[in-house]
Amino acid sequence: MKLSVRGKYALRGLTVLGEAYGPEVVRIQTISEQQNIPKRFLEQILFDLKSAGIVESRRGVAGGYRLAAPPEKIPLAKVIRHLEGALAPVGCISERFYEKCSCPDELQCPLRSIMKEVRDAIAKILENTTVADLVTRAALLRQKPDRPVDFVI
Amino acid sequence: MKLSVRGKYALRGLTVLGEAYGPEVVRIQTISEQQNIPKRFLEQILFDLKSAGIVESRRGVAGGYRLAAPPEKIPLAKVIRHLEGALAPVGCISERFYEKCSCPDELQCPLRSIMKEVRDAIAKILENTTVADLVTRAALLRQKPDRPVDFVI
DNA sequence: CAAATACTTGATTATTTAAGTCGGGTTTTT
DNA sequence: AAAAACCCGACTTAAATAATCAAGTATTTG
Repeated sequence: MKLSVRGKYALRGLTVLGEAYGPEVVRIQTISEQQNIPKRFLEQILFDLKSAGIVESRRGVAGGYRLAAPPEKIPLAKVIRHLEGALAPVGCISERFYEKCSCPDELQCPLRSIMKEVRDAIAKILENTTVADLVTRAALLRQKPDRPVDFVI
Repeated sequence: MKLSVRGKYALRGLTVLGEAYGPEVVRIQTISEQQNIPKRFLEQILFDLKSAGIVESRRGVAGGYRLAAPPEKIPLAKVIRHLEGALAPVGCISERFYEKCSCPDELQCPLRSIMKEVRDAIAKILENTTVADLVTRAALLRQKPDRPVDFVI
């Protein structure tokens, strides 16, 4: 599961929408500026998320986007699956995005068996983490940022 | 961490070498036939693994490849990192393959924080699984194959 | 009602990555 | 000396990524 730039933009956009969750709508431009995302590209991404039923929109001069459900009802796995496809590192273990492998016998493939464990570990986290968690974590980090990696003496 | 076809070929090849581990060497052609991998492509991959010190080779008419260390000393993480780069789903949390992100402040990015958890879960499995485990698991599966996914009534 | 604003939709493009392929070179054995 | 097998770099083709562009449609407000 490698997250593309597109996927990162989507999740960062959803975090902004999660923070502003309510009846009101947020403009693409606002998100774009706040998160440093090319506006035209974000436009495309949000429209895509709308087709997945993750966000909804209002057109016209007071238009914008908002979450289609409360933030705690939107697991990251749902977003990522829609945008990137399988969570699994190899297609031959994905249930939703299965792809045949070239190996002699899938049912006896030891690699497949290991990768299934990896898939399950990834899914466990991403199914249980929601946009609400992104919002919470953002608030925490605002008070107590992650320390940089290179603090080595 | 999406595993490319190249990466899958590598791990499947290493499984064969793991099963044959000993002083003797295995020909590319043998692996290629046994695992249904394009020979020319496998050649390239094994040569690459050699440069990483994971396998060693013997040239000439009785030539071939063998593991450069006992199978239980070769963690899958090492192989995958060499071939595919970061295990992490996003570059901004990788220690070995760090890449800057476009977000306003990495130290306050909630997405980064979640993805670090995913990375750790993946790494935990792949650091602790070795070529020897692939061999063991292959033997097990030979007696008791994974049942197919579509056994639904 | 008109103009401005903001989402809608499809098309286009440039760059990069993936998956192989090709050709010839070098080493070792028989 | 000839055959087998690894060595090594360059090349090719197809697909995916990361955008950008150009109009079009809906909605609000002066």
